[in-house]
Amino acid sequence: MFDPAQKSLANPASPTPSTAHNANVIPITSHHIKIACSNCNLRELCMPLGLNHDELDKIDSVVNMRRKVKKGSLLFHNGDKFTSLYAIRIGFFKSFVASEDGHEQVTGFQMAGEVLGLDGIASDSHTCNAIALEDSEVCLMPFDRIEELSRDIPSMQRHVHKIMSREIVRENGIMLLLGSMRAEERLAAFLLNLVDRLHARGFSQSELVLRMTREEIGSYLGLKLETVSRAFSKFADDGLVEVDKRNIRILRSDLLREMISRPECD
Amino acid sequence: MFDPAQKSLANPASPTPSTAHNANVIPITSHHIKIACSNCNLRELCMPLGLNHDELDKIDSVVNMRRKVKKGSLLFHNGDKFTSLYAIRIGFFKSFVASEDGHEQVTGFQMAGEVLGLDGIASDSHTCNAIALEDSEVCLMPFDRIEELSRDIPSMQRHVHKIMSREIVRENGIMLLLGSMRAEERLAAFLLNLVDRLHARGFSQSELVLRMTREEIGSYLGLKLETVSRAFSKFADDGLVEVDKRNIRILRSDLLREMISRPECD
DNA sequence: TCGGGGGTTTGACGTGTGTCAACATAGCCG
DNA sequence: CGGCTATGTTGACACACGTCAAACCCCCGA
Repeated sequence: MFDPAQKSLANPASPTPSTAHNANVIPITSHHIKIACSNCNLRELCMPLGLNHDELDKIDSVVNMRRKVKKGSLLFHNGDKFTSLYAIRIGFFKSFVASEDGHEQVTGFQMAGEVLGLDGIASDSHTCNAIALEDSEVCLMPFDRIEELSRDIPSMQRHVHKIMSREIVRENGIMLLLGSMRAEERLAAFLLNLVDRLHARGFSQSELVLRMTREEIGSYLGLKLETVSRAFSKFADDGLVEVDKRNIRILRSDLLREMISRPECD
Repeated sequence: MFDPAQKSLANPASPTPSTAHNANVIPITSHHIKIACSNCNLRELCMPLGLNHDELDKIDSVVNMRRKVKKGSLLFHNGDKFTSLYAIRIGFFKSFVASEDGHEQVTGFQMAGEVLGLDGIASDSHTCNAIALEDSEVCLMPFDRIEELSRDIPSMQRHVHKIMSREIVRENGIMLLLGSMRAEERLAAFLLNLVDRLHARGFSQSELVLRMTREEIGSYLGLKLETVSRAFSKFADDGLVEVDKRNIRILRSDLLREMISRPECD
């Protein structure tokens, strides 16, 4: 179930608000400041390296649209026709699936430089939902253009394959977490993963601001929000982290790392 | 009592060694009976449809090797260099990841017509393990050849993308299962999924032979083997299935289906 | 300024599943 | 044949986590 208030952000007029497909879409035209992959500072996270000038121009031509997504509104949801992948330029998303009974399972949190929408390729329509956790902006990459380009530029092709494979590997890791770790181990793994990814984007190695609620963390980790909250408190008591609402400072990443590699000493 | 619908899909088993990497690799040469994708009865599961004669010939040229994998031996494991995808021709596999402390998490069970090895693309080496649960045979598809062909044949390209996306969607479903379902719901989902896939391959809609142990099922479902065993017994008591060791007959698939769509009636 | 609601924390208690152990069965091999 | 090992079943009990409830904080809008 969605919070109706969140839905209305996406499309205030509609009673059954689906994603605001055409609102906030910004065509990239020449009279804008040139914003393109070739001079985007996320390029090395998002696009293949080692391209020549000609190839860079081609890639710029793929990313022909931007879209702003306000905090709380959907980028796409289950059932939407699949046409594009989305590269996050600014902001933070969660993606989730919903079971028939209404339960929501968060399947991932995505930040700048990461790609959303891979689930849609399989059946030409999306099977999960993506919602912005803060005001965000994504680059639209029409998938047929990506495929065209992949046929022309082998390194681009390989890159697309790697992005998809990386997602498969990531999910393997989550399965391991959900299948075998205990609550505190899960949270430790979660925090370390998050701070690593933020660090790769130039943020602190030890401080982070959570963009999601305890409930969303719990959904991702297969725990209830109270359990997440208790685990945070435990970490704080043990001096592993400082917790001030959503501001987290990691004090002993070594000990956190230890708890996920050796769940049960024997 | 049971008339096992599923005869072993392979030769009778014999006790097994470990990885036999170069043994049992069969080059496909002209003096063999012609065995190729174009006349493989798994083609519609495994390869794109609607190809013309020319394209079919090209695809046949990709699959240039076969490999027999004896029950209990590894097809690849964590750290192996990635060179090929593997299409299962005959047999049954489990794939799993291992955490640093030695815990094994089964990430999937694969049967004829399914593809193994997608995890290796991300980093050019495998991050999980695949082991045959019965005597099996796979087609080797060198990945650089697949990429070449994808550049030539758009429908092939799309097909490869769909296979990878399908795996992502599958894993999303497992995350939902691991994150929110209870033991019996998980087992119900597991059995229905298995029997569906077998049915798509021409087997019974209601009978199946499990190729894996209770422990392996448990690992996949995030449960202990005792819990799996109890859930089977419960299903049998309730008349939902007949259980005779690894022979399973589903009596009330309607009720099984109900329990996964409405975990908690309210 | 007050009031309300979403998010968070904490406590008390219940329960689903894990743990440990005993036993059964089947297959294999000396 | 007997003994071994791998696998599966079942019971008793423990405990990690879920559930329910109360209270707090902070933001925001009337």
